[in-house]
Amino acid sequence: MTEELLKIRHSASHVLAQAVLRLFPNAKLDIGPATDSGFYYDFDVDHKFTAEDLEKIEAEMKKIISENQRFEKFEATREEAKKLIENSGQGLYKLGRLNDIPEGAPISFYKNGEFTDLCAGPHVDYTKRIKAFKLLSVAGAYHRGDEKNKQLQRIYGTAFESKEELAKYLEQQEQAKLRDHRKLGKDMGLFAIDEKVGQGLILWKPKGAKLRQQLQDFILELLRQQGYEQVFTPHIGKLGLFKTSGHFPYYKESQFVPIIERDDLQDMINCNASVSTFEEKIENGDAQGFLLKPMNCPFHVQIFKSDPHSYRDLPVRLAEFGQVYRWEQSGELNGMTRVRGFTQDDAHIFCTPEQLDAEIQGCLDLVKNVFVTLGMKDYRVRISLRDPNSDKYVGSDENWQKSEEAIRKAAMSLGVPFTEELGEAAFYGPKIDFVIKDVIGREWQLGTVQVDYNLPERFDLTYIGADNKSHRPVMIHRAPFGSLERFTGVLIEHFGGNFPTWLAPEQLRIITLSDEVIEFADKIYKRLKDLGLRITMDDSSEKLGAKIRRAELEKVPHMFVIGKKEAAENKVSLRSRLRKSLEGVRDTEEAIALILDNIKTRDLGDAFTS
RNA sequence: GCCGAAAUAGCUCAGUUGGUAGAGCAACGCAUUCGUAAUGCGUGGGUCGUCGGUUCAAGUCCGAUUUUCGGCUCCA
Repeated sequence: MTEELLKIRHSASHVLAQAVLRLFPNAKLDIGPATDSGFYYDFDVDHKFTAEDLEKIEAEMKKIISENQRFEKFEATREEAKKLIENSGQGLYKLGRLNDIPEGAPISFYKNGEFTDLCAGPHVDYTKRIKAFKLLSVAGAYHRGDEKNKQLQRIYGTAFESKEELAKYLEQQEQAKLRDHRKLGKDMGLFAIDEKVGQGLILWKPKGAKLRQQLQDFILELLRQQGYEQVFTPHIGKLGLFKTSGHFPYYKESQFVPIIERDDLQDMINCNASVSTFEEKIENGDAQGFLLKPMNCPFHVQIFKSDPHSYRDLPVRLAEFGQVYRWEQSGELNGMTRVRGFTQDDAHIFCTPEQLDAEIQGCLDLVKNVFVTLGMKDYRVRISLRDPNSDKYVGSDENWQKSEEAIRKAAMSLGVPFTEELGEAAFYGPKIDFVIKDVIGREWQLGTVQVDYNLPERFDLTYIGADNKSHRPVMIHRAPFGSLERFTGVLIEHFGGNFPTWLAPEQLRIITLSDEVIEFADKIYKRLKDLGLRITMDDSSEKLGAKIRRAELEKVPHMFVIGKKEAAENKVSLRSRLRKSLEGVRDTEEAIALILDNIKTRDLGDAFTS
């Protein structure tokens, strides 16, 4: 974003606040910054802003802009500032904001027309510089982002340097909606979410299942190459298992309520136990029960523990497409990208401390391989470290330092820029995450690699070293996709539904021109079926144009069009929406070979290679 | 969970101040056998998300509830 655009957006937020004050003089202002995509301002008003209010506010803003007021900056001492804010009647939030300014730092205000706001700037010089803006929506937002505080009304808007750019942005937003995985997932019959089944629970329909199976097979192939072994574990485990791992009761808020054994449940009902007694008994082990698993690690740990291990066995790499369940807040659920039941392409590596660096490296190679194969370039890498001032983390300082160092070293070797974020680590260890944006600009964490010294400790994992003594292994948690649900959601948007042939639910459609060629077409259909291709045949009596249109709308990557001419010469007319260079009337076998090659090479198509 | 908006046919949507639900596409049937993004005609399809209330009468008004959407908070 240019400096000028930043100024325009920030100034627009001031004008927004000014307009709101003109229309709602009792409004209390909190804060109004520029953002990556626009600006907002938070208000505390009794009146609930409606869509019509936004129009009125927008009109008032236009008036202020046409008044061409000058933005003037002035500095004040802390005392003067305090007095100024109090006199303006805006002390409720602004005095707190004033206190945020560190001692010794300059305190400045910006004034335009009748409006003055505590602000570090910068701003445009005159309101007329705000040439193109639009108010977009109103939403609730907690003061200082803390849900314990009052929820204010936030008005979102956006602004650009020119009307053309604004129009272009709004058009892009409209276009983006067409790629939304929730829309495409429905239109293309990939998945469904059903009110009766439950929120945040994905039903993979046959076409989506085909896509998912291809992704799983792809991952399995990579895992075999890297020396992983596949395991399967149950969806529930005893509460004690998760107590040992530390996940229960500390994260009970984000888990489904435990399944309590019938007898214990009956006992508690018999003695009229209150909810708190109930919870207490579950937590201290007086009541037995099971937890719907929120993660797979404890199960893999127990698999590791079921055999004695020598240093010669390590690393042990256990992989599973493990379905986990988490109690996400209802307001957070979102299509396939934020759900309550999801499948991690999970694996846990148990290795010696000496092997750690190489193993992390191996995990990152895997993630990179996945991203390159799918043509995903627009991601960012984040390393998540511990917040040194928080006590939510487990494990010794020494181990944390070791693992943070290992993670940082691995991230540096990636050769792509990364950010370090304090306080983002898992409670048991630091991680490297791969983060990608969806069509409307929201970020989602996909692949993750996490180092863990804690679980081996808690489960007392050991291996026998070359010195014939017991040693503690290190664990790595890793998931290159993160979850198949989220990844698929992001992937639908990434490809806009135009999947490469190897992933497409339907890879090829045979389209006949008349009934006379059905026999010939059917032979090809059977041949392709035998080759394992996912194909259908459209021998309906519609016109060719209509059949092609339908295949295009259904985003089938390739079509074999067969008419009398082709049938007579054992040819097909190949039409490809993925790769134009494949098109043409070709010998049947040649066309088939081209399709098979397109699958084998996992061709991303013209859109990704032009 | 919180703030706001929404829910009408498989899909996209219309439905006047309350008077007994409509279009396009899709589906199905018949005719058509066609050369690279829409052949024509016909037919069926809705407890208006759910429950309750007001009313002679509710898709329309009121309440509750479920779900979805945009944010906020959260995301081991």
